[in-house]
Amino acid sequence: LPKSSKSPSPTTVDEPPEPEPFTSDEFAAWRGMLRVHSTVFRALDRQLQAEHGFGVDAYGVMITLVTSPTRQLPIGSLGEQRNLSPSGISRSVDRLTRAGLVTRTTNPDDGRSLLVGLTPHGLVRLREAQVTHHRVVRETLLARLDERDLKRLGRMWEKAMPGAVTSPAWPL
Amino acid sequence: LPKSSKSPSPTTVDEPPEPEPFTSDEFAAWRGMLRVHSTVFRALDRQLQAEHGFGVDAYGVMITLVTSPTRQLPIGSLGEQRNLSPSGISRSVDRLTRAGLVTRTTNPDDGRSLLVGLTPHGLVRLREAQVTHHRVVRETLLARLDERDLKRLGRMWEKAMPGAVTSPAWPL
DNA sequence: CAAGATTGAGAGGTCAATCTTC
DNA sequence: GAAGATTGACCTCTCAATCTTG
Repeated sequence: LPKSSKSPSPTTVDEPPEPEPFTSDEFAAWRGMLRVHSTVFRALDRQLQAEHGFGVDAYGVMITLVTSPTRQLPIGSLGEQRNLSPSGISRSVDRLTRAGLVTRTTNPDDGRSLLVGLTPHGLVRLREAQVTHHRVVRETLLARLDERDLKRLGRMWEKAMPGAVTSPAWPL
Repeated sequence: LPKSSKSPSPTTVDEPPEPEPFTSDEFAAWRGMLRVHSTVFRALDRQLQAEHGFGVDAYGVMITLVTSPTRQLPIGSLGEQRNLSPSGISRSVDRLTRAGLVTRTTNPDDGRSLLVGLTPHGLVRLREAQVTHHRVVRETLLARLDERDLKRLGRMWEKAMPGAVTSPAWPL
């Protein structure tokens, strides 16, 4: 990601140059996003784990479920929205089930399909965790920008990937 | 992350409301970033793996090394810049060493400290991979924004986390 | 003993193979 | 046989314990 610096090395190394380098604007936009995302995401994961005993992964699954009008989703769709492989979502739901946060019930209409639903306890725990989520993301990112910045960001994401902000059926 | 929707459920469930919800601007800025980052990052990882046989993790370590004027860094600093735990960077360097991309040499001044350096072969492989990196990130993100967007993004990252764009000593 | 680095155990992910239901 | 979901083998990260050097 960074530009290569010509080191005043004594050896005459015949070194390959950086190919098709980013412009400084491209570089700033991309590296900044990587770093800010990494920092905020890790802080969020740590804080959720510390205060509620589950991480961003479990939080993401539950928040996806609560978004559904019926509070339940087929495990396949759930996996797609979380950007997880079939095995990944299967294991994740497994852990959440053991923790009593979600239930898996066979779809009565199709014995192959499984419906994953939030338990009442899961909903309570999720609501508690949302306080942490909002606080951490505000502290580490949102509160440091003004309203105009936020609006611009939202527009840019939507411009870069239509549906990124609005579509409910989207990974993450 | 999404807003809860009041479902017209027949049961009178006494449900906890979403606490301190995000404004719609906050929501768009944050969810958009999560989704765009996830999509671009995964595409990049897959493409690097497919074309060069190593993923974003290995790429990140090598690009961090090449940034250093001497092309080598103490393994500890390297881990911090990559946002990896001591064990994480240790294992990562282990893999890269076996692949012949980096070397680990004991620091002559302090027998406890290890210096990790890019091999000539590693430098060549990195330069090749950079082409993929630039192409994928441009295709999936940068090219969909105009120059003004990019400038604004860079300014916003720097505003949210001073040093995010400029500082070399920073995770990721 | 303190700092730097590695190793063992365990969490959470992927792909390929398998099992079940349509 | 195809679709939906799980399981086995393996990979990579983290934390805690350990080894080594100052």
